[in-house]
Amino acid sequence: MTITQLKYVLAVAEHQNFTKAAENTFVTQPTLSMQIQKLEDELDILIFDRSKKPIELTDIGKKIVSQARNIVNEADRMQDVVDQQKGFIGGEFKLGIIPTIMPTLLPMFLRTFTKRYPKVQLKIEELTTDEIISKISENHLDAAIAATPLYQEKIRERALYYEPFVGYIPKSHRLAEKKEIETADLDIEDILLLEDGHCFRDGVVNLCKSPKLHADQSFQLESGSFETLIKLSNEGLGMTLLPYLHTLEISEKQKDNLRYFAKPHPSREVSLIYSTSELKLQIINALYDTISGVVRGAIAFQDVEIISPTKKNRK
Amino acid sequence: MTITQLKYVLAVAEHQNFTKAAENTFVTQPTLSMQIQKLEDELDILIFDRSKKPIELTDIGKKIVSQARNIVNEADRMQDVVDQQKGFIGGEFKLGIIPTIMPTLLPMFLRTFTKRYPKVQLKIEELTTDEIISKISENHLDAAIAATPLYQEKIRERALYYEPFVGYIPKSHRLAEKKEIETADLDIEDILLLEDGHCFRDGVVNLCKSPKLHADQSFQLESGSFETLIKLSNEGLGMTLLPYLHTLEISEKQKDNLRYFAKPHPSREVSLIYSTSELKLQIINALYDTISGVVRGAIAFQDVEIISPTKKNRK
DNA sequence: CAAATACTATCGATAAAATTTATAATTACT
DNA sequence: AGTAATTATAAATTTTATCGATAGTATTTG
Repeated sequence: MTITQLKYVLAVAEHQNFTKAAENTFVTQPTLSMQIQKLEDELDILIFDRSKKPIELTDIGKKIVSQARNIVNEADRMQDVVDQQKGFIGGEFKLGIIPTIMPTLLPMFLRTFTKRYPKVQLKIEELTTDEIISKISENHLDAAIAATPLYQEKIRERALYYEPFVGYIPKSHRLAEKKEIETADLDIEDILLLEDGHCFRDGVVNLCKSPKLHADQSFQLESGSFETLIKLSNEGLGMTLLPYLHTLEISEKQKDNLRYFAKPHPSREVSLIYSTSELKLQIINALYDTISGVVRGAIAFQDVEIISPTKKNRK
Repeated sequence: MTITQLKYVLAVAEHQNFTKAAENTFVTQPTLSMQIQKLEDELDILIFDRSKKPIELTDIGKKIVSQARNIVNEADRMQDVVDQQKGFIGGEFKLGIIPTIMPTLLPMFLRTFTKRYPKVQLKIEELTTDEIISKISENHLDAAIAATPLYQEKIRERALYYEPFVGYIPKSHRLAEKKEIETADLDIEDILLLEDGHCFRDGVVNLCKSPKLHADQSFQLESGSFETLIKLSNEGLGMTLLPYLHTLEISEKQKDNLRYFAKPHPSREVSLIYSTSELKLQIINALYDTISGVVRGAIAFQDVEIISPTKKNRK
């Protein structure tokens, strides 16, 4: 059994086709046929059911493929071990970002980062916090950006910035006349929230230390995007809360509706998180430096109070 | 990079000597030299510092070896995947056993097991419960026998038997006249215990629901073996508690000093434990069947009350 | 201090293997 | 039936792994 054979198996399993797999692995099709046959002989099992079209994995073949993926993944990480030692900044890097951070933060640092570290191939994925936690643990993700703290033993967090919550309060709202708002002003009943599961929503719910918290059925209007919330709010359906960076992008007219909190500003902590195994630490450092540098210009709040995401139902 | 090269690296790292490593891997020494050089060239690093005698790993070499071990371990497990599918019962099997179970249980099932499953190469190690938990998680152990429950999410437990605690009470002791003893009779102050860290000790401490529990300094006489405890007890230093299976092996004269508990018999649960990944399930089943079959004849108590090991300081 | 010892690297030869090109066999599709 | 698509086989070629012999280099020993 060789690592090469295992890679061939993975390629054929992926493409369900020897010819296409051969093209992707840059060898000829007979090479795949023979090497996979050799592996099948050695293990004395059939990995593929060649009678089916397209080709299929046998039952044992599925397990073989799963284990092959483990082996090949571990083998691929050898290069990362070496890169880390050499301080080489390059290679593929998989970054996860939660939905409420992705659209505002990504445009702020992506161009700068790719220019500064051209040898790093960033693969960015929008994921929920739970997906991020499990993917980091299983080494399917090199790092992620999420609201913290997460209280995960095997995940390190490095705070990038503290992003205040800002009230978006339409003219018709009872708080519209106030210049500054306070947490005590908030009534969970008339705040529009993201749909259940977003950690931003969890943060807001934590913010309103209302005893009505458990009356979940009262949240009738929930949306997946802040744009929708703003529109609903304009329709007089209530106020909403936005993350500070998002307020930089709304129209001038809408900015009139923004109301900041009195100090200390309630905020969410946004961090770069990664596995304690700390492979690719160089790239993590590079990302951290780039993002915190870019954000430092955009966010200049002091005196923040951190609202933690809850442990359950976060996105 | 090939799996073979990684195995060579591991061999040289282990023996700190190319020549001996070559003998162990059944190739000639030049083969090792060349293949390891090839790997070093490919990764463009030095794994070994050949100027030191005996040969040493470089800093990066240590990390390479660690990663190589990961890869080779995963590769070795491929055969297990196949064996499991085929229902083949054989191959190497690493079993851990805690010290208070090892000497009595091992002789009871080892002969039967090796006769029934001659193709299984059992490698048995005496380990503390904590060592067992970490080694099972890291796949350095295929299964283990320990006192349960352990409350470990990633470890499965299958109860083998319930082993009652039996009092060993010398003539001079205040309880010597009783035919049956009860937990209420116990005074932690005059019970001889194993040294701190044994989970059997923890079980006994749990048994005596005494408020004096925290006065740890009162346990002055502690030993690592039940034989010593019995001797100390005979010297009039107090009573002690033994696991039932151990009482089958003491002399007739000493058996006079045994006092059983009234029902329900306080007992420890002894289980076969293994990772949830469940590779080598065939062998685990075989072990379970053999041990529970052998023990069924030896232990025939009903009406047991299970005393759990504590989570801290267990062995 | 020189000889012996222990160990690793290098060289050339050889055996083993992986890969390629060419082609046959099989299956699916029209 | 004929064509297209796909996998298997065969023979040739290139590449790689291993070995035996030996050179080089410390380390130890008499």
